[in-house]
Amino acid sequence: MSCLYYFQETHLITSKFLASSIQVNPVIIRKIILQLKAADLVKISQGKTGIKQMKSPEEISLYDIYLAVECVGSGKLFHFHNPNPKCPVGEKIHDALDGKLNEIQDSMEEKLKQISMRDILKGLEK
Amino acid sequence: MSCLYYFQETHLITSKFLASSIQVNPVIIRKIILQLKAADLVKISQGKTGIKQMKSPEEISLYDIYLAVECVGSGKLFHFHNPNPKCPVGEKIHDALDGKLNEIQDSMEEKLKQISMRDILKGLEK
DNA sequence: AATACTTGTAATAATTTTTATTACAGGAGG
DNA sequence: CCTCCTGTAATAAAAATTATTACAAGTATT
Repeated sequence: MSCLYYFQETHLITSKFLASSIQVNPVIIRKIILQLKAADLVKISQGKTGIKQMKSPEEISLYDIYLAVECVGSGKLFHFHNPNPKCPVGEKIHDALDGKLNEIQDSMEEKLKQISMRDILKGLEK
Repeated sequence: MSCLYYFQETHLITSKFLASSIQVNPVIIRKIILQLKAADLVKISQGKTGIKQMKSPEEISLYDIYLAVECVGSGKLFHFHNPNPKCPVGEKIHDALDGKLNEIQDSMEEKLKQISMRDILKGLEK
């Protein structure tokens, strides 16, 4: 996302271009770009057209990106084995923990909401 | 950890016992127990002696356990590829992001500190 | 319209991480 | 003394992640 803003005036931004900045395979980039597109964070079409951001840096928070790319699989920051339901602890541990774990995740996500792309871009400029 | 408190009066708690509750291999349990021991959260010795907790539930927070077991590898909640240092964005993206990511991690860890084993055990009792 | 380039996507392979399994020496309790 | 359990290593199996190859289809450029 930083590249999309940083290079928007100067380069044609393709998956290959991003791949070389991030040092990862272009196909991986394309898959992520598709997720960002589904969240209306980027605009993209086939052909020699380039990947472009959709919103101003002030309008995008890290939370938006985090949600878009599902960086925590299944939406849960914490996950653990299915314990033995025949064990009195195993049977109830989810009831006892899940609420707390959600609170913890929430507090992290709140912080994500407070940081915008603009904040990140500032760090790139100086 | 919940099992250690829950079964402390009624069972000899071994790695095998915990393994059957959690449904995971006993050797995995032993490795984690070693980490908890290094953090002085549990007491353990060889032989038919059982694994015991070291502190009262009020004295242990989820943060203590989280730190002990290094549930986030390398201590960082977020981690990403090493970007291309020849790219102006790749070169500076860590400077621009790491501070923010640490803030996010901190806010999560603060919440972990606020939840004690006692809070979890309450959820198991009812 | 032809060309050149890129995306979207699948299929497959390679790599890395995680978890499981086996084995056994050594300590502790009965 | 015997039995059971831990600590630990070594190895295997499984799962998750990332890389690679390939190609049809779409788009800008000439």
